Amino acid sequence: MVEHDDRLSRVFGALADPTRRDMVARLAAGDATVGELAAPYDVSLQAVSKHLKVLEEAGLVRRSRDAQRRPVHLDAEVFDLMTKWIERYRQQAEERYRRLDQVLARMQGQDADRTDDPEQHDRHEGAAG
Amino acid sequence: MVEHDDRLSRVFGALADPTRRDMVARLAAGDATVGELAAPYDVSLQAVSKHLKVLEEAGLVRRSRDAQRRPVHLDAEVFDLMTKWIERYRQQAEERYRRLDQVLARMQGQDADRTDDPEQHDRHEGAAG
DNA sequence: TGTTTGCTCAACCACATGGTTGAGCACGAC
DNA sequence: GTCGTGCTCAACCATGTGGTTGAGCAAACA
Repeated sequence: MVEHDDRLSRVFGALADPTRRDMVARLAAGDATVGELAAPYDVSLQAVSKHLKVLEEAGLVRRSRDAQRRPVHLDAEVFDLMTKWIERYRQQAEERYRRLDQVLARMQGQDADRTDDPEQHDRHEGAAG
Repeated sequence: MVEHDDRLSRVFGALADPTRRDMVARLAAGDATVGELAAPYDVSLQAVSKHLKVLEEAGLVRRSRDAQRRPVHLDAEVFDLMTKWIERYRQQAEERYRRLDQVLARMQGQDADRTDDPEQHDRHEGAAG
């Protein structure tokens, strides 16, 4: 994972771990302390604390104070960052599928036996149908 | 990143690298060969080939054949998987904000000096406008 | 046939990551 | 003040990851 220079890398990297995604899921239902978050797992409190640090540095959670406790709070705004990134390229790719589909349809109508590489789009035909 | 047992971990992990996100961006504009994808970067072809393997195992791209070339094709469907995961917890968290906001509003109306932990939601007050 | 092109596989290296344990800090309780 | 609780920091270890180079394969080209 190199050095995680940018925000998006940190966010994706943080969410690449099932335990951390699990914690995000739990935090979506309500704030929790480190101990509460650690309870379901068979790992040390220190390990959980490390996971939370990763999530915090990615901007996914914030940690406050309540006496000796450190309540963890989900900060759902970063999700927007990911969604925007994903949507951008998905739409771009889907638009490209549509154009390719039209071109292919024209080619088949005009000269069917010239399509020497039909595998390039057959998955799309299945999905489009 | 432990062992990447599930699909979602592989997808997030694949996208946690800026170079790989860059490749996805480029592939959204159209298929490309390994050499074409490697061109903008100051790394070996083998390194790029490894990146593509990661993307392929995450289900983000597919590699076909064209003589000695290996055209890479973006498979945008996995994006749905991520979007669904993100949306689920974002909505859950935002719903929670709304409820908390109502509770806080009631508390302040009834007994303002009993709010012993206002920091828990002050960021939300700013976002809610 | 031998050569070049485009790419993958294997081995290796440096460093990041996730886990551990031990120490220690900041509180609240006594 | 002393103790217990909740948590973090530091050191360490095993494994994973991204990079390298060298070898080698498949197809086009000569």
